[in-house]
Amino acid sequence: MPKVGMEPVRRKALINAAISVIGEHGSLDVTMSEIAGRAGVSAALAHHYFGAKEGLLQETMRHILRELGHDAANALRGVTDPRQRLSALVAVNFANSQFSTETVSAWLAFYVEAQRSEPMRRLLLIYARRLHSDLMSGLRHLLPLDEATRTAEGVAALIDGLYIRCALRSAAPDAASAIALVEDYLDHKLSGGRGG
Amino acid sequence: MPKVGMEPVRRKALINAAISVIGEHGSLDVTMSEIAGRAGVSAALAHHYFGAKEGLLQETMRHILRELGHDAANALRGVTDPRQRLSALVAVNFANSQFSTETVSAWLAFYVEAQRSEPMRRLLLIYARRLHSDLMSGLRHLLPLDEATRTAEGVAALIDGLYIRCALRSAAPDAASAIALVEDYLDHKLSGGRGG
Amino acid sequence: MPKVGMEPVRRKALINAAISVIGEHGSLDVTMSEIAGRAGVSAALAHHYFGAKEGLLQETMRHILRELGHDAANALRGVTDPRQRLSALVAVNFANSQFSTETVSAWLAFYVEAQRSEPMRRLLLIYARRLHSDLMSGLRHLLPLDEATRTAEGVAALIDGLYIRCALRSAAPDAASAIALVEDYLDHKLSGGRGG
Amino acid sequence: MPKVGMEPVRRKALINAAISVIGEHGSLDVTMSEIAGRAGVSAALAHHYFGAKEGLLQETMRHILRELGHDAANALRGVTDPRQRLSALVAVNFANSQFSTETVSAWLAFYVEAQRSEPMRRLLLIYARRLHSDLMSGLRHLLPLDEATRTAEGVAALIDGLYIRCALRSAAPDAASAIALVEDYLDHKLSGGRGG
DNA sequence: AATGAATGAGCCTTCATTCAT
DNA sequence: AATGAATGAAGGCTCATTCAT
Repeated sequence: MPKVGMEPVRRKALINAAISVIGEHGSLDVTMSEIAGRAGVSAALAHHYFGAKEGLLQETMRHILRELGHDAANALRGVTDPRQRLSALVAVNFANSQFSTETVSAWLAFYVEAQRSEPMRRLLLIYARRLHSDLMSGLRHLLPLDEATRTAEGVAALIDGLYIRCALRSAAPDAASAIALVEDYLDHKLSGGRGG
Repeated sequence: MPKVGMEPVRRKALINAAISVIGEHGSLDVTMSEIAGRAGVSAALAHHYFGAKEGLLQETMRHILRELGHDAANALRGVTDPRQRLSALVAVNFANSQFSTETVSAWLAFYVEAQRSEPMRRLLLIYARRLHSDLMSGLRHLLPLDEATRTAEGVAALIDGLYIRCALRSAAPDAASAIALVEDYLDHKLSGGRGG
Repeated sequence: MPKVGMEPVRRKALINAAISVIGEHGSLDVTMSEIAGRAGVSAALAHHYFGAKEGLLQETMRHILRELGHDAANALRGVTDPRQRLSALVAVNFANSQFSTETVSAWLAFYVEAQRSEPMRRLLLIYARRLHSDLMSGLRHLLPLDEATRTAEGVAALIDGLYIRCALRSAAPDAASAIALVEDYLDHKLSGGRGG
Repeated sequence: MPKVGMEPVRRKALINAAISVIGEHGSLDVTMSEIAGRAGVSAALAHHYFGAKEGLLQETMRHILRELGHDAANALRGVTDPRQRLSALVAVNFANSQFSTETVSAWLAFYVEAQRSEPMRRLLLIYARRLHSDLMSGLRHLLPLDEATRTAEGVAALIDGLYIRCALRSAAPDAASAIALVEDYLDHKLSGGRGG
């Protein structure tokens, strides 16, 4: 029973279904039929709204990144203390909504796809740049510029690394210890502790 | 004209071809035909030797990990100073043979596959455990046990994170700065620098 | 805001759109959506008015033939001299409106369809019979009956052949030389030139 | 039960099947499955040998034209009298093997396709040029050059026109009267009969 | 009068896999 | 030892068509 104005509803449903299916499979090697079925519509409709599988996947990635962006913006809103901004960012990245087995799986799958698909790569680069600039918004007030840059890179790599390793475990990801690890890294860098 | 004793030759050729093709594609979504063609044999022969695609891919992963294992063992051989063992390990992981765009791509692809394939996951876990124990062989003499464990996890995550981020860049991976980042992390942790 | 009395307007628009789209594509392998889009309406409306794709295509063919019929009738109106009637008919068939790349393409496409669709075949037969009788209206006064019949067949074949060959050229069809060729044929036949 | 050396056998079988199926359908709108089925093989095999549907269709067209070319060459072999060469050519074009309902249907279908597919157009142009030059090989000794050229065009158009009209009839094509018509045209042109 | 929503059916194409040689 | 031959299964995509609004 067709109703008008269904487009946004279907698009959202299909994107959510895509995240879900991709998360379960742990890869983008999923069928349009399965995604559409999960969303309760026909595969043809998915093509109708997204043109092709690639379109749906890109929109899905875009959605995930947009969500993460919003979460980060919310977490930073009103937080002026540089150190607290850093903690807020770390916390957001390991919040339950992002650091679930499913999302992490989807995340990884998109990383792989980015190596083949230019649009995907561009999406991921945008995310990476925003994370970097968000981190710098705190670090630049706490460290000399070049040191701040290096630290931002370290934190970003640490986060990604913890994500990727989480995907290996069968157990649910442990956000708390992941956060502790990154915070510990930050503490060391900010305490001026002299290393090598 | 078939020759006897070709089996090991063909197996190696096919595995190398697989690494090459997977690295170029940036994913395991490659065809048996392409791999076989790269190895200069028919797809049927690949099946003959590996039973199925999955078998070839697993053998390929096993091969990559074994190589990495050998490299690490060689690097550690005769190095007794704990701090130097750590540096040797870090250096090995970012050696040219491992930290090329192609290998990193293949690596990532296998990570993704590990989420679906139990045998793949097992292979990656073995690698992760060995890296951990290698790191601990140095860290346990420099830090209290629990702190050493956390540091090992941090280093491992950092390495994986740097790998994954390298896959995003179009430029060739910069081993030197990657090593510097990890060394810096180690220095901080080992200097007893008080963080939070 | 739907208006009353739109039916004939829509039908005409859709038929014109069909001719245009078919002509561009050079075949009947066009989609209802494209035709409807060209006409500025939805595909559903095209179905509403024509029942199915086949209906629209038949109506389109009918329209083309009717136009050609009217053109011929107009051209013959008031022309009583048999020879001049023949020239008028030839001229009409290669008039700009009929002998354009687009129309010729559509024409050919319908010819092909006629081999599968009985209604299409019937439409084309009606056209063929009218052309024959029109030709005979001139020829019967200039030649013995059986010779007139053969000549009519020759002229008709010549016209169709020139159409079909025009479709192969990339250049715009050359009406003048096509007309000259047919006229030359008629001249020879009518001059009593002894052949075999 | 696979045997070696089947490729040429299968290719021929598939091309013959394509002609047959296209002839029956009267258009190129046939499925690979149907063609393959008619040839007694799977659709996958057709793709294996021809790459894609387009490849099979082009090879099929090429085959038809090559056959026609051979027939013409054979018919002309040893015939030196210009007028007899013309008759031989006309006869070949309406020989049973070419002027059957099926072949004519396929022929027409390819004509239509030529308007969309550049390779197809090229194939048809080659055929058209050869027919022209064959005709000229006779006509140039019987008529002034420009008149010979026009006559060649007329004959070619007449042949194509008779083909296309044959496709409309339900009855089997009447080669005899088609030949008579073209011969009559030639006789008139060659007798120097003054027309207009 | 008109359309967006929705789908089923069907086609092309790919690919891992098997088999006889 | 090695391969060409062959296929089944599956997926992406298109499109005519229907339906409720």
